[in-house]
Amino acid sequence: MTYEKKIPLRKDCGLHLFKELLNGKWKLMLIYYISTGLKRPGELQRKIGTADRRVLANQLSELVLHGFVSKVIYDTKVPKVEYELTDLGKSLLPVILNLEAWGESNRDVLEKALPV
Amino acid sequence: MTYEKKIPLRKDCGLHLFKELLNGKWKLMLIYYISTGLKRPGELQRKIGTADRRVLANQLSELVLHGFVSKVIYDTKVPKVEYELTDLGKSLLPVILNLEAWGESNRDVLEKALPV
DNA sequence: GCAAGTACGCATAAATTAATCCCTATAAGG
DNA sequence: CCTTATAGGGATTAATTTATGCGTACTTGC
Repeated sequence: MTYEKKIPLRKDCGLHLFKELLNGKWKLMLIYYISTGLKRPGELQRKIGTADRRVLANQLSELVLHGFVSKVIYDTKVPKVEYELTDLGKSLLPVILNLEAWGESNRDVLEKALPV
Repeated sequence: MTYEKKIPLRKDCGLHLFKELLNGKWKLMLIYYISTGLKRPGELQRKIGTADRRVLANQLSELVLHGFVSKVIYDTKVPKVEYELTDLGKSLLPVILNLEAWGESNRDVLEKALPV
């Protein structure tokens, strides 16, 4: 997580801005699930299932760092944390839905293209 | 390029279908430029500039393999190759434009989020 | 003949991202 | 007391992706 990149970032176009910040394996999915009301780390982890707890935690912390999500830590006896989307995060929802729709409506062809 | 993945692919949702196939650093950009009429490898390479010839060639060959782009090899004395979008490739253009538009319209915020 | 342009490719190194090992701490339920 | 649940973290390894070193072959223009 404290990794300093050696190859300069590409900011030349919107595509690269998107990619530099949202390339993480679960980031878009996390933003989507948070938008549906799953806010707590445990909930998100159970929902995603195949992803390791720490991987999700890393992706979430980057989303916070980059301003897509904010983290609320409650001061309760039993630890409680909730994530919520910032305006920037919300601005991504149409894009995410568009990507998702493209993938689903081409699922047949895409699955054949995937190895094995 | 002949790399066998060890972690099973995720086909569970449209987002992952998209990601598994189009995660490459220059893939979306290549599809976009091809749609604008840049068809030959040399043209594309000069346009992108910062990307190495071989990296672009790899990404293009994957795009061909996965059915987004087709490759036409002309039988001329001086080698000539052209790429063109398949229907599947064309179906991506609205998505690409949407991503690009999101990135550009949030450029100010996004650039501040990027390290250094 | 020689430089520059077309296009391509194998093998390896480097960079980046994701996954895992082995931990802490508190509280509620039984 | 013990199990399960909450949430977390540093250090390391593995997996994946990108970049590079060093070649091929042919043609056109000077």
